[in-house]
Amino acid sequence: MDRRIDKGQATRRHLIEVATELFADRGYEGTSIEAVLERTGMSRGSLYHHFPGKDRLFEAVVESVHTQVGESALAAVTASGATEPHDLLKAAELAWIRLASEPVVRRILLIDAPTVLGWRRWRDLEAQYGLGMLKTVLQQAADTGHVPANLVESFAHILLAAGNELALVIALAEDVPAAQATAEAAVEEFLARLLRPISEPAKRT
Amino acid sequence: MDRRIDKGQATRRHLIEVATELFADRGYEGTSIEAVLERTGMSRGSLYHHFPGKDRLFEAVVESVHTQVGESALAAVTASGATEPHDLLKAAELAWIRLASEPVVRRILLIDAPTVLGWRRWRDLEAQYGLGMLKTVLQQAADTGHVPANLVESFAHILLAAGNELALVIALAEDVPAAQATAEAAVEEFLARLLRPISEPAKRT
DNA sequence: CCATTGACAAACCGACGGTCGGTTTACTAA
DNA sequence: TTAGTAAACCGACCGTCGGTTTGTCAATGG
Repeated sequence: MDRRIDKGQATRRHLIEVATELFADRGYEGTSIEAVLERTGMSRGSLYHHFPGKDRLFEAVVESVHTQVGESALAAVTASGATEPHDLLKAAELAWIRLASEPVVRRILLIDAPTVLGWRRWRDLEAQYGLGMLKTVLQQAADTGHVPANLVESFAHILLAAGNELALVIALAEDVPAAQATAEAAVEEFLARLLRPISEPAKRT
Repeated sequence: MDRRIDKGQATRRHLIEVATELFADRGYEGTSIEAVLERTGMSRGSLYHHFPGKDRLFEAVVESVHTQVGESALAAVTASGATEPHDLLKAAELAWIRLASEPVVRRILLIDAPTVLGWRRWRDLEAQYGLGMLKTVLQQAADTGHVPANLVESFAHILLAAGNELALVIALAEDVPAAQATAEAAVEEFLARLLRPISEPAKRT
C-alpha cells in the first residue's frame, strides 16, 4: 500500500469537510477558493490536484451531504417501526423536514445545488436518493388501491416538493417550534387525504 | 415634460429587456455585465447609473417577469370562468404549469431567483404574487369545510411547490406532451383529494 | 540507484464586477 | 442669452476570483 495515497485521501476528505462548512455558511458564490485554502492550510495546487474545479468540489460536498442525509432518513424511518404506506410516508416526510431544517442541508442541497449543478444533475441525485424511496412506498399504496397507479410518479414528485417547501417554511418562521408543529399537522392531514382510496374516478365539479 | 427622464426610462427598460433574454438563456452567473453592455450598446457607466449592481439588475428583471406571469395567470383563471374553489385552483395550477414551461420563467424565477435574491426575498415576492391568490381561494375552501382552516397556509405552500415541481418535471421530460398530460391528470386528482371534505369532522380553529 | 508518480507549492493569467472622475445633454431661471 | 444645475452617459482603471502552468519533493518500484 502506498502511504502517499492514504495521505491524499485524507486531505481530500479534509477539503470536503472544510468546504462543507463554508458552503453551508456563505453559500457557493460567497465562498472563495481562497477561503477554503486558508481554512485548510492547503495550497491552490493541492486543491486543484484533487478537484478539477470549484464546481466539482461543490459536487463532492453535495454527494457527501446527500449520503449522510439519506442514511439519517432511512434510520429514522426504520426506527419508527412503520409498515403501512401512510405511516412510512409520514415518517419519511417528518424525518426529511427535520433534516432539512439543518442549515447545511438547506443551503447546500436545497438552495445552491440546483443552480450550481444544473437542476438536471440535481434531479438525478434527488431521484437516486429521496425520490426513489417515495416511489417505492407509493407503489405499495397503489397496489392496495390507495392511489392511482399511473400517478405514482407525479405524486412522488409532489410529496418530495411538499417536504422541501415545508422545511423552508419552517426555516423562515419566527416561531420555529410552532411552525414545526403546524407543518407536522399539515403532513398528517395531507397524507391522509392523498392516500385515501378512490371509490369513483376523479370527480368533477 | 423632461425628455431626459423619458430617455432614461427607455434605456432602463431596454436594459431590463436585454438582460431578461440573457439571464434566461445563460443564467445569472453565465451572463456577464459585458454581454449586456454589448447587446444594448450601452456603456458601463450608464448601466451602473440605472442599477447599483448586477444583482439589482437581476432583481428588476425578476419583478418584471413576475408581473407579466401574474397578469397572464390571472387572465387565464378568469377566462376559465371558474367559480368553485376546486375549479379555481385547478385553473390556476394549470396556468402556472404552462407558464413555467417557458424557459424565461423557469430559468429566472425558479432556478436563479432563489439563489441570487436570497430565498427570503424570493419568498416575499412569491407570497405577493402566487401564494396570495392560492391562500385566498383555499380560505374559501376552508369556509365551506373542504379544508381545515388552520392548515390553509401550509396547504397553499404545498400547492405552490407542487405546481413548481410538476412544471420542472415537464420541462425535463423527453416526451413533453405526454408529461404535460400526466401532470394535468395528477393536478386534477391531487386537487380532488386535497379538497374533499373528510367524513369525520376536520380540526378547525 | 534511478525513472516514475502522486502530492503539493506558487507565480501567473484572463475575466469579471464594480468604482470614479469626467463629459454631454437638456431643462430652468435670471 | 446665458449661467447654473442635474440627469444621463462614458470609459479607463482596480481588486478579486477561478483556473492554469511550471516546478519541487519525496515515496515507490524495478
